[in-house]
Amino acid sequence: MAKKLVQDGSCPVATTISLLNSQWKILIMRELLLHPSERYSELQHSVAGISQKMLTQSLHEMTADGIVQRQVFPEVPPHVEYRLTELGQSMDPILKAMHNWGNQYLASHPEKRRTNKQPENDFAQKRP
Amino acid sequence: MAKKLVQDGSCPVATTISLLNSQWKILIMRELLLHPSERYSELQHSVAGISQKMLTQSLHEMTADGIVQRQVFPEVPPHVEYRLTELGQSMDPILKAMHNWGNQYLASHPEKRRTNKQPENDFAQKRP
DNA sequence: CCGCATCCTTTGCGATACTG
DNA sequence: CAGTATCGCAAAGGATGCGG
Repeated sequence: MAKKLVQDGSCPVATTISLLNSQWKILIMRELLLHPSERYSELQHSVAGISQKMLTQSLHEMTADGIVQRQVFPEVPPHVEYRLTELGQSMDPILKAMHNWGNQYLASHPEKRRTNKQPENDFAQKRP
Repeated sequence: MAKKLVQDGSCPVATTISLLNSQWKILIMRELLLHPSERYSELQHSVAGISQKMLTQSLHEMTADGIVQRQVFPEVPPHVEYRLTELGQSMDPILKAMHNWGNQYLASHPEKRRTNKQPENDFAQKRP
């Protein structure tokens, strides 16, 4: 489970933060909203910069929180897929809001952009 | 300024996270959306559980990021007020999305609620 | 009233090595 | 492939005391 906050549990915003309490979880969500189902190793590559420790830990907590679902295929070699539960998918508006805001921000503050490539890997558009 | 993320700066979601990278900043924003202007000491009481170190630090970073504006009244005793800039206010949809999701979550998972008081201090409704 | 500086404990998290 | 286990540093953050 995600760590509890100091904050009052009856505040809806604090409740939401307590489940999305790290950058990695949000980025994993973003990835799983783009690709409905992804394997462990795929996530490790698509969520740039994440270590397997943080990936494993985040997936554990998100699973315990009912945001993510783990599916094991009884094969050799092992095959595990992760997908968002309905609860997880219901967070889409939050991610969309973040995406929209970030886009506007980058548009009006081009100097904050760390790369000058085209905005590939865009959240709102599916990739090939 | 907020600490930079490992993640690619061209991702809008990662950009947003890099500015809202702690629970405290989000809760401060929530407070300043409820009350357009608040003093340091008011924030310290309204954002339950925050230490002055974290409050000061968060306000500094948010000011440097252009999310929050600091206004000093040249009086004795000192009087300082903080308010959201336009940029900060434009994050309202993100907070709203978090609020809505948290509300639905608490409605369907009443056992997650840590208090059984009425949901006072609600984000969407102004207080007296 | 509004902070800043310092100390000190706790936590986060990467690196690395090892298993089913 | 998909993890687990352990170590060790670095950052986060609380407590306390001082200063404009």
